[in-house]
Amino acid sequence: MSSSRLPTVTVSELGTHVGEAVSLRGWVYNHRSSGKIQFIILRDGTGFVQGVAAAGEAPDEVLETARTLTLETAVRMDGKVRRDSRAPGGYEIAVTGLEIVSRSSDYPITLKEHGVEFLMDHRHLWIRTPRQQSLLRLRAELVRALRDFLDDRGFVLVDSPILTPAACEGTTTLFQTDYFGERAYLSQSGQLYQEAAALALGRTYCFGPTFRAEKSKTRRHLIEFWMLEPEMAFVDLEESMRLQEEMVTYAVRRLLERRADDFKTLKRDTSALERVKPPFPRITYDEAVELVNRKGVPMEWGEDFGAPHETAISEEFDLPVFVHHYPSAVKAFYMKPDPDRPETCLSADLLAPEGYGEIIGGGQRIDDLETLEKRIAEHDLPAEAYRWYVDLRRYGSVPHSGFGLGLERTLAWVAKVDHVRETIPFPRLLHRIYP
RNA sequence: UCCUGGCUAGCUCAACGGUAGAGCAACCGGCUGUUAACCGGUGGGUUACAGGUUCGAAUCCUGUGCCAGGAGCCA
Repeated sequence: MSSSRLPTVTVSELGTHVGEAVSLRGWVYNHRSSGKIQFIILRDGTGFVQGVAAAGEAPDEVLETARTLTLETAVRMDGKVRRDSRAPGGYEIAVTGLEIVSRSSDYPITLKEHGVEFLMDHRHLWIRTPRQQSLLRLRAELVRALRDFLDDRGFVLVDSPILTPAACEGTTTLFQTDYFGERAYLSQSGQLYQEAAALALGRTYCFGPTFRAEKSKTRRHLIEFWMLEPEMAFVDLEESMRLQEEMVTYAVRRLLERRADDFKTLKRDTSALERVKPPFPRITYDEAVELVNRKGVPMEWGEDFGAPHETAISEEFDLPVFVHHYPSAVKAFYMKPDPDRPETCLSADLLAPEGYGEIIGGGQRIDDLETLEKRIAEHDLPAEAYRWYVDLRRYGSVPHSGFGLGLERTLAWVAKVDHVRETIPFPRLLHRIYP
């Protein structure tokens, strides 16, 4: 890639090169011809820019080469940068040189509309479109913001294993694999290991993929999804909730500040996001049950919320809302019972606005040895596999809390996309593992 | 696993018991400011698959497969 002697720049840098001759590298997003004038929309990953090749202006060999362009042909395009209000993006290139790096023919994804199945079968190409690029950039920035928030507050990244010897929570279905003749499972949560980490380092977190072999098939479900799981020693439920609302607020701010263009591409009205700031509304499970019954989505005390209940609750607020003090029976075995009301536990879920469902689940953990052993027995969990976990209550146990944030659901809410499959590069869905 | 809807050209769809079509894409031609450009032309089909009803089935019936979004479960 050294045929041009002009400085190579990216589309995102064009604003600082107005009037200069530059060289761009990228792919043809679209090509239009009006006979003696041709327009080449080039994309390079940082943005889109229009190249113009007009008869009498551009060299004849450029006009010849441009005539043969097809969608997604890779090119090097040289030319002078100029401002032009007619051009998408505000700048255009008066093309003086055009070199084919590699031709593309019969590119499947045209500029017309496509169906879900077709796009999912071509996910490896779908991610080249502006909307999908924006979502991937937002995802990357969201991860960076969440990690910066925790790193800045003394949290240590401690990676939990992905291959595990036993169910973490013992409830959901796990993917089983062979570990040199032993049974092993793909992790459904890194939390238990974070509890060990937090008792070593104080405040820790893990961030990685988790796997649920459930036959869930809705716009909120992925088989493989990414979860951020902080865990904190000497921290109770209340303090954990405060950290959660600060973290979510920080992340939303960062996206608004740094990725405004992507929200524009997605046509996301950001006014709802501007309002996000602590404190988030909090209601108890008891209040939530009363609320949904009043709203005509009936349920009994003691049941867990279904998706319609979560939507009914979140509709009442224009911020994410905490629902806390769930009945112990609907939560994981390690949730600490409320000393004042032992049939409920010190747990809290954060429900996103606009019907996106639960984006955080968390709580204070059982720190008492006898209670934990009793719970493990009640849940018919294999005691041997949890021996190390129980050990944590044997050697210097302290009150501790943590939570798990689902990255894709959080992004689906922030970006306001209607299905989590667009918030992860290559989604693993029920009966879909290609590409 | 269950419920509901769908499957017709490369893509998005129409035709709803009587000769399978359109737009886009591809190919050929035209156009000096296009914005998913536009205009003219050409090629393109085992109507998901297997049976059945009928003089005649893309269309009606049965079964199978696949896709979608919802339930349950969850982040």
